[in-house]
Amino acid sequence: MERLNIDKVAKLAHVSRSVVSRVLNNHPNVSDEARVRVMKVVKKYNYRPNAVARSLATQSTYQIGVLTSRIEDESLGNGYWTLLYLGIFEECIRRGYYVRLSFYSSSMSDELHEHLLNPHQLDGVICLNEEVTDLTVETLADKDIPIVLVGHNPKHPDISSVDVDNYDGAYTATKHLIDLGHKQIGGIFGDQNVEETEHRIRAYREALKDHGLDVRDDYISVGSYTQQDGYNTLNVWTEDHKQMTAVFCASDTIAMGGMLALHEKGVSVPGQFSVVGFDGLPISRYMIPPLTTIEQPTYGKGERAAQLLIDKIKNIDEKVIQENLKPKLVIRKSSGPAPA
Amino acid sequence: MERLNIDKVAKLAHVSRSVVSRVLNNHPNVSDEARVRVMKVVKKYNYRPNAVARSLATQSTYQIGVLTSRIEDESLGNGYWTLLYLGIFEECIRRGYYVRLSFYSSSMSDELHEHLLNPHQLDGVICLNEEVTDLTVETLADKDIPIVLVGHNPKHPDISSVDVDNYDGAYTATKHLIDLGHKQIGGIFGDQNVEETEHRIRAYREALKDHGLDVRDDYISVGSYTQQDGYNTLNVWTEDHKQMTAVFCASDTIAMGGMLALHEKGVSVPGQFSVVGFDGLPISRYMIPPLTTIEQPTYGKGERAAQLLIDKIKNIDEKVIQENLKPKLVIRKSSGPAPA
DNA sequence: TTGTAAGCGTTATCAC
DNA sequence: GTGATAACGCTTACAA
Repeated sequence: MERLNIDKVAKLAHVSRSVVSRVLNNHPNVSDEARVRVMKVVKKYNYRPNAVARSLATQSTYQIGVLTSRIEDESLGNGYWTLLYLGIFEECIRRGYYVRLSFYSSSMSDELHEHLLNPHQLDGVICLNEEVTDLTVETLADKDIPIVLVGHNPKHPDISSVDVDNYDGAYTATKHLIDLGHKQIGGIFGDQNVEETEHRIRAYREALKDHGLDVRDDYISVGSYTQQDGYNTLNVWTEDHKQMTAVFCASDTIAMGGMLALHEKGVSVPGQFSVVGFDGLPISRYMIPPLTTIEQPTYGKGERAAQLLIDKIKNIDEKVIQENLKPKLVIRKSSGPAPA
Repeated sequence: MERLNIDKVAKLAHVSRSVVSRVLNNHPNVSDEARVRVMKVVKKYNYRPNAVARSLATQSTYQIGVLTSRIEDESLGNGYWTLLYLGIFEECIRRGYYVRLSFYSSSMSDELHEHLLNPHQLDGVICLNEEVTDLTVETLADKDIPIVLVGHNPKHPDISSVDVDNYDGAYTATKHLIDLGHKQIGGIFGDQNVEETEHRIRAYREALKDHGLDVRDDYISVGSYTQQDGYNTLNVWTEDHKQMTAVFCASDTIAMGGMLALHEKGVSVPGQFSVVGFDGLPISRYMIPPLTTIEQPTYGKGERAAQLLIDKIKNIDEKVIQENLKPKLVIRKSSGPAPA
């Protein structure tokens, strides 16, 4: 089966290459007769236009890049990224775009990083986290390639972004514990210096304050979104803060590590200690005990980011949109009434 | 900053476009003098050749496709895919290839599926699972695009593939339980009709037989690689098979679900019942109790698959290679001596 | 409605 | 060692 090109199709259909092109791109001004002849040939030989050549001619590749940073295995392994990417991917495919997923690591040369973001090949870029945003914005400066962020970034007020409502989620989680009668509630948070973390911490504090509870700085830990971090933190706290009866974890992974520490110390969950997570990862349902958590629309975040990006690429929407998706409290078995 | 092209660079460096092209592609037959002049301009204006145009001219895109099937959220969420993809990605980047990750779902039209595999844009394809292999091979027939599989497929003996040594892993896992004194050992397996599953089941049976233990068909379950499956199976078995004291799970996710069922029934692990998983997912370390498992080189599988593919693309290696990577038993807390 | 021809930015062939 | 020139396969004015 020899490879066809537009000229051969044109010849077989007894028309010029322009007619073929018009048919394939659904342009008007093509007689029905010609259209039928062309489509017949296309079908018969299963002809598919060469996307590379098309890209060269149109200066657009219908390909978008997704960039995230390559963090430790443990964080990669939690399933969050897969779901987020899936949302992006499926929205893109629906609208005719391909997706290229790249991991950036700080050990990577600038050269390589620019290579990943080669603007000749990308119609737009989605940045999945803070670490990668600045680099990308800088690399793509003056190249007018649309960018959309997952997670708002106050440093870039001119870029559209999607996020879960972090304040709402953290407030709800904390309030859930307060409602259960807990008075000494810790908070374990992830990435430092990120708006997301700020909002979650603020919500945690304000929930406590709004309900007349003390806010203690030594009940707050900011580390990383890993099981290891939750594990270490609760290992220490179970020794140092005997009064504490509950903890809000800013990710399900933190909660998972925390519950292991509790288990090893013989502290029963939720009997003696309650744990609430954040993310609603698929695995959270199968933790021991199943985790009460703030479920965020991870897939939906990806989907919406892709929508915003493609709209921008197609100039459907010019304005900057920074959107918050609502999270939802899912009560399972890791949270219960404060011990008497 | 206006966009440069090769002609403008040529003009600025006072050479012809051919010289620029040669310099950029490290061809011989360029005077040092010319090379220096060109590189100066390239550096100064930060010129990067248009990869799309290059692809059109060379008929190769330096882009490879990775295809996997879109399975239930729960399976996606376990971190296996991310690690596998990361291995592929990093090897590709090292060797100058881009990677496009696509999820195939059976609800997808053939049209769309072919779109994803558009041979004009892909120098090669890696298939991450059985479901997707046949489709891909068929779609790419006669297009002579190299394919590499993760997971051997006896239906395609002419395609190179990488896998973990499933027999070895399952045998080791089962033997570990036997060595601990267990006599009634169940086996919960994943995908049906896959070589991987066959080998794991065979290893499980032979380990039992080799050590003089009975092999019972009702101690074997073949379902899917999900927590749900492990949960359901052990829920039933704890009722129906009171003698059983251990189970080998063909994935860490199955084990995770199984341990939850055990927990809910009040069966202590490893006191009354031992569990061994397979995969060595990052999360397995934080399960309650931390899971004894067969750690497979997930990242390494991806890396090796990419190596094989790129070698094939570059015609470095013509022959079919079907490789097995060695798994490793990691003993943690979910397995212990058989109860007396 | 259709066809011609220029252009997209490279690489590769072949004289010089 | 260098520089025209012809591909590569498509889109898109513009002319017919």
